[in-house]
Amino acid sequence: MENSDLARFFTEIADLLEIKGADNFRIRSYRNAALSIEGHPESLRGLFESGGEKALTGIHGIGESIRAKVIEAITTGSCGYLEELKKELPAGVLDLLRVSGVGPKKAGLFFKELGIKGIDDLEAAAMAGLLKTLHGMGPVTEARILKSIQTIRTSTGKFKLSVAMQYADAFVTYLKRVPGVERVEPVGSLRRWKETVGDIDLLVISDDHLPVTSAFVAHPDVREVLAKGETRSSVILKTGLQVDIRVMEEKNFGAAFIYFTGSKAHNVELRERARRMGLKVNEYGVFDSDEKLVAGASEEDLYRALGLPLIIPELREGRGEIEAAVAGRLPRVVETSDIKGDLHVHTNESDGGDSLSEMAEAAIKLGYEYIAVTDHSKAVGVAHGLDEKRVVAQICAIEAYNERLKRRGVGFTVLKGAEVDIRADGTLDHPDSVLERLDCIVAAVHSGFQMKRDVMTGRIVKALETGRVNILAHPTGRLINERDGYEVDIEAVMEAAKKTGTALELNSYPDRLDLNDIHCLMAREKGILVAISTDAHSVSHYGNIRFGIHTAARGWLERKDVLNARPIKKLMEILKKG
DNA sequence: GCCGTTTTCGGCCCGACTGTTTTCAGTCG
Repeated sequence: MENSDLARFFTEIADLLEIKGADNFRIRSYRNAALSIEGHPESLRGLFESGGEKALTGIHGIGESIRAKVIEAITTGSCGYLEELKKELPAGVLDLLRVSGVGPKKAGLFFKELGIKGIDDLEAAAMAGLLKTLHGMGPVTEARILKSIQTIRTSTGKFKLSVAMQYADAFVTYLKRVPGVERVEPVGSLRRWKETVGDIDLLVISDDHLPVTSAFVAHPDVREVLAKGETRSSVILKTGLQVDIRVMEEKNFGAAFIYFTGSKAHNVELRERARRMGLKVNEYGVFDSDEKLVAGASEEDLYRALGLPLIIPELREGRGEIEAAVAGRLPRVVETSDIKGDLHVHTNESDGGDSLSEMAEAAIKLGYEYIAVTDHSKAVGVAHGLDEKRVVAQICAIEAYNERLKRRGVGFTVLKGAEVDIRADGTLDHPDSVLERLDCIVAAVHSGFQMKRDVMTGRIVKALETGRVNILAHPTGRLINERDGYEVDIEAVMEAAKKTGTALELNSYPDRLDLNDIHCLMAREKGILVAISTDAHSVSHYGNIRFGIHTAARGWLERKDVLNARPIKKLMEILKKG
């Protein structure tokens, strides 16, 4: 029962209440609670187990009633109130909300009038022409629902950030060529660097919306036009990805930029704050009680009008950033220029594509001070992992290479490292005699993903307790949109990392981003160093560091929290573990 | 159901688009 599970509980309660037609403010409370819990940096289960009910007070959006339900869910694994609601409305009714154009009101109507209990029922009813007989429904809506069901059946769901960015870039270029367009900016979760995005949002600045809208819906990749209005249009591409544009004028740019960047939770908090100050915020600007425009041209203006400093997009998730801004406690998050090197790099000795010198030269060009060459160990056979003999040979090659750099007068160091496999029993895949000769030991799980949670946790903790490991790589093993991470008690792993002076990796590979943003928040709270690494398998992968850096920013990490933001001397001290 | 620079009670974020309506409810972001 982790935070994400609890959040899902309350979202389900809110959805069910909405279908039932309950009080809107009560529904909102459950949604707020879900948002608050999902973004909470500490595990509520962990808090409760160590500090009891008292440890759960003071969390925004969680009052007496919801706190009781949280505790019930933590201790029993279920929630009586949710079960009661589910008795009234079958679980499949919730699925109806996934159909675009179907909200709680229609879902409730369909269930009540036609006994529709799921998407299959809905499809059958639409095909039979039953939906259009209901009040407020017509043939257009019925056809649209059928189409949405098709979309759901064929869609792949959320897109990885790196993939969505490519589509977004193409649209930005396309729209910039439309006459009258002054600028085009990706907004939404893309601008916040969320690891997956459901759709692409673009803000277009132009005084004339007509040519923009016409060009947009006429794009050759468009499969379907969902909406086409004066300021907002929406399409679905042949790939299944949805793209929304908002056309605004320059004078509203700042307000629109903030509004469409979101997140929704952040916007709601901004508007609530404005209300308390006697102001109103919408996508056009900040207005006083006489409806007079107070600010709106730039993001800085708008935040300033609300008595706040600029909050960067990565922090706009409704995770306490506004409170922090008021208190002057906003983090100065880690930036590209802070990164001094890369501590997880492969060469063609294992499964990389480029040689030691090629990887090093490319890193020098990036302005780095160091890289750690961390090829796989022998257990990872598919990756042509190195045995002891080959590691020793590589150590010699690196020493010789460093000598050559020194003679050339280049201030750059290749660290002798390894990505050592953590075997099923928690032992490391290189003998101590080899490990002793390495500067940077990165350890990782590469097999046995199906282990039970406590076994996996014990396996990793045992590896860390050898005292040999400098960095635990891709700590959860997840691959975005492909496989969940292995079952592991990440808090216990973090405690072990803290105790043994081990850093945790934020693997920047766009398929991994592991640690994720929430885990970064947890690491920050616990005072554990994070290594933002690329796991580069060729020189072209170094660029992926940006995904890691922005994910770290989403996790509020500052320069001081990042191991490879340390210059070489300081880094070596830490790697030697005191 | 939550919360407090307007409040322990009485409020609770804002606007665009669509389809089915004769003035607006529902959905979406």
